[in-house]
Amino acid sequence: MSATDAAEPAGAPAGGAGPADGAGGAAAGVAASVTGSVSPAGSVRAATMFDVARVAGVSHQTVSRVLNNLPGVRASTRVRVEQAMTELSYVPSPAARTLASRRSQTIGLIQAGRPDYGPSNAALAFNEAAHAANYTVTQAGMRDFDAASLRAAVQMMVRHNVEAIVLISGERQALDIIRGIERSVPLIAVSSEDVGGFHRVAMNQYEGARLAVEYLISIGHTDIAHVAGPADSMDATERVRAWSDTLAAHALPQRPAIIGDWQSTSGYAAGRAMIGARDPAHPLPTAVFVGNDQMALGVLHAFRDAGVRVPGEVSVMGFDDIPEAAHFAPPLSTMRQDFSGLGRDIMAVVLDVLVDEQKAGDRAGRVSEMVVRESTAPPRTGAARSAR
Amino acid sequence: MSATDAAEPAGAPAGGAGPADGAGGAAAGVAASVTGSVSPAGSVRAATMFDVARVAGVSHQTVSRVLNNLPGVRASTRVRVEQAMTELSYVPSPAARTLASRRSQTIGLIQAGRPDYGPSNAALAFNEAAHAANYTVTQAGMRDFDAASLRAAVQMMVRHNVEAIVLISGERQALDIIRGIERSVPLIAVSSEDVGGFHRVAMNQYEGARLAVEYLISIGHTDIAHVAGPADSMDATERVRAWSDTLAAHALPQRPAIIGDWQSTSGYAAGRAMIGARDPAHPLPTAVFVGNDQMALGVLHAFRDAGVRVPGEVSVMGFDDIPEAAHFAPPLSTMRQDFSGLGRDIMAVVLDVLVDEQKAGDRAGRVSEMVVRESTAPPRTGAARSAR
DNA sequence: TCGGGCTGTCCGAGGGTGTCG
DNA sequence: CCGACACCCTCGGACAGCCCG
Repeated sequence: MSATDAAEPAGAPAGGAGPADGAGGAAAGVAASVTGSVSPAGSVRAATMFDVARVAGVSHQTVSRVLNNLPGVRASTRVRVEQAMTELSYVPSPAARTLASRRSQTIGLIQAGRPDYGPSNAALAFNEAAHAANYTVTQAGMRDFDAASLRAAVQMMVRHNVEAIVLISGERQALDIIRGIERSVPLIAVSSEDVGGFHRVAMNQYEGARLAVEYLISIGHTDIAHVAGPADSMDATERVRAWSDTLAAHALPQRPAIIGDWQSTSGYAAGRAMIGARDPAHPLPTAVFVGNDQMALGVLHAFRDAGVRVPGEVSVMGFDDIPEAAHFAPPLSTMRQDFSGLGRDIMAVVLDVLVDEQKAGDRAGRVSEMVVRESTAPPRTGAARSAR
Repeated sequence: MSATDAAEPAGAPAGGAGPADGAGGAAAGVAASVTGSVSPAGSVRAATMFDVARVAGVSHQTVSRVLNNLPGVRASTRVRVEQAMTELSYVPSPAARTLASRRSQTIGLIQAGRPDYGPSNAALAFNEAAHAANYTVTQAGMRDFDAASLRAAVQMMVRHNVEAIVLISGERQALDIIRGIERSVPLIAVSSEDVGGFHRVAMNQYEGARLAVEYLISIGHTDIAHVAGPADSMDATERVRAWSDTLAAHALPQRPAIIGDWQSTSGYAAGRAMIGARDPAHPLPTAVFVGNDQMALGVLHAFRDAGVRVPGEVSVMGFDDIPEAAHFAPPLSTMRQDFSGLGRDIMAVVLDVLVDEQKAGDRAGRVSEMVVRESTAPPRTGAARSAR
């Protein structure tokens, strides 16, 4: 489909580098000039409301009314204007519209932190949804966020008259900073914590983590460790809470969670720490619930290095289900999160907010789905274990 | 003389708050509202050029001259104006500026394809570099790109007066489509192929791949297979070419490359295919050069499933050095690519282009750096091999 | 007295959006 | 219903006046 009509009137006749060969300038060209007026200089100027008005035989305000779907335009007139717009392939100027109305049909997207699988996919889906809803998105991404950068980004967006600012970042700190910045536009943030001051979109981290731990318990584990994401991550906090609560609900003992930074290397360190602490009195746990798949990979690596068999001696459960997880050694059991859905949810909330800021609700529904692969299994019985 | 009395006769507060009105009452009032004027309604209106002019005791043109760094402004005046701008924290209105000058200080970024590690990091670094250079970036991301979506994105950007369009996508097809779209702004694309019609930024894929294969040969391999990225990927094509050329340069035999889609699962399929095709007449290769780390993970998985030891029986080399690669089983030898550097390169080219479209050169310098870990080793000798 | 460097006034754009009549 | 008019905010060209050497 896409390939076929790629042939477009080959641009730049001058400067000489069109689609070199193949493209074959075939295409019936044309269409180019129908689009706008040609100034004496030869450059095409996009059609304006006035051009449309002239062609339709009305005033430019009427064109404006048609454009904004305002009442007070006879149907027949409306049609004439619409035809004129089509004929001239008229498109309103965003700059002029923004200047006059202070509305920009633009959403500001701030992405703070590493471009990991989750955030990247959510941002992409959000982007697609925004464009589908006819919004433009101006983006400010920053790996390291500090108050100054965040403030600069917000101010830049505000002066661009964005209609809403979306924050995709799991870091509590980024959210706190942005919440604190004086701004005149609504803020929609991905946040697992409901601290107020913004519109919230989230996945149900608590429930997802609970399901994971319940599963491990259901297959017989009673000593379940946890490798958590960074303390500043709201998602990590929720998962820790769910892990802890669930163990408590089953009256199971719990070890202190080991804190990582979402990266594999920290998972490796966590794995080594568990192994290093091992002694007759403190055996390895029989299962480890890891905060994300990347860290789980590191844990797997540490165990492999130490000759700890997974899931033979220890079961490992991840979180996220990144595409690679199915190919870890062993293939990782994990909780799948629908990041694309999250991205679409974000835009849905934005749209709600733009209609009525008061009535807009949050969206925190999506629950992860369990994917059982080969890194989890029932624990060996005491007998079998010592018989090793 | 202080700026305060520069003012024009205080106009009646009646007429609303346009630059047209007297803007009187300045005297003491100025200091009060440092940030902007307060309209009768109470909402703060951002300061305009006229406000700055009044405070600095000059005309708005002079402010404009200072703003645009035009000559013909006495140094002392310039300073006064700048102080006034600071005092009012004046920031020019992007919309008005764009409307009047047709320049927007905005770069359009089109990202086509999956948000993988490489593109995501390059895009992030580009974004940071753009903001550092005081440019705004409006983004259009699309997982699946077809001519229509791409065209829509370009048109949207053009009508927003972006000063350049950046395309981050390894897909030849996306590039071809965009090249073909009539547009009035320069296009800067990440592309490993120099087909003309746009400004090019790239990493030296050929050289990186050549180094990888040379390395395998240097440690004794003579039967080196290749698992390539999709045919539509320019990077993949370059790597295939380098692999093939290098084998030829050493007069080594070569197998047909197996095509994947960059994802682990396709790597797994490729691995199985190699194993399945094995028979006494067609033994496994002693080394596999894989197009990226994700697919290498899949290959490792397939080999593990089949009991093929890595690097004992087959060495595996990846490409990219994603953060997880160090934790694969075994830790993967690979070629590290500096995606952040690529992102910065993109912005550098954009800046060059904006200064002088003709003189701007391409940037295709960066070569990957080899990272040897545990998935590669010299092949076992024939004797040792059969002795297994 | 004259030539130049700074600045100010005076518009016309730029492409729309409101309100009023 | 629909047209007039004012306004959003900035750019930039035309032109004149001022100060200074």
